[in-house]
Amino acid sequence: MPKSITRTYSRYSQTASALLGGLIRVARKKRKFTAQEVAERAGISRGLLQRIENGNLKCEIGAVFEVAAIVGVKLFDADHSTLTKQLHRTEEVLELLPKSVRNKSKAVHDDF
Amino acid sequence: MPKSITRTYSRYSQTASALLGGLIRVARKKRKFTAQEVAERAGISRGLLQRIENGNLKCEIGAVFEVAAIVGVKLFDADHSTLTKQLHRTEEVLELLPKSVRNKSKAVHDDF
DNA sequence: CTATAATGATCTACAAATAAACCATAAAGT
DNA sequence: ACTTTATGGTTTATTTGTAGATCATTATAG
Repeated sequence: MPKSITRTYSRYSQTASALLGGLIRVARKKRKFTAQEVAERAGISRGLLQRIENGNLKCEIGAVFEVAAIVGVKLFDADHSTLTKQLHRTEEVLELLPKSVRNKSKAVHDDF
Repeated sequence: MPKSITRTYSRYSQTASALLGGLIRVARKKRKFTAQEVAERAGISRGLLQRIENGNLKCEIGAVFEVAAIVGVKLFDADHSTLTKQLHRTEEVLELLPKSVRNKSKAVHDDF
């Protein structure tokens, strides 16, 4: 059962989300799309689009990414084929790493 | 009332989310954190962390960003001060753009 | 100035995501 | 080999985000 949490977010997350939302709003206006149009194309409500553009952290990441794609904001500064390549590389690295992390006693701060 | 939607996501969003999740998992293992530890630090359940690392699009963007910050995955390839600068620039641009978009008749495909 | 339309905000009902508990499997360390 | 622990997948209860509607405000175009 989900206990009633007032989730706390770091400033880093807040700023990152505000930036993403801002970039989306700028891109939408540059392309002269109304909020209504983009919301319909993304299959979401106008209210949700507003919250996304305002950097609200309590939104589905899928909705945010869809909107970004629609208005032309690139995630990871990359197009789809580049994303795919990076994904494959990440999966390769994951293969080389241990499947599970044995953490005897305390946490090891291994910043490489 | 939210009608029962089977939301559809573009391949771009799916790949981007899978990549972000993968980067998070790689970073977590490189730092030798167990899923349990990261989940606790982020204030989320282990199950949610699993879905995030699997690239599930139906997660709060706030939770995803928090986890990324904890394991050291940089959003927009930038630290906090850089994010802040970019955010300010974006807000400046927003000031110069029209407050509302008048879209007579049909959509204008203005890809600059 | 006037009219039209976009934006922003609020509210409610409901569908959906989450926390927590479980279990089974796999993998790491001894 | 054995033991222990991390992981992955379930299931259930409950919180919470979302759609949709409405209203007020703002701003654009004529």
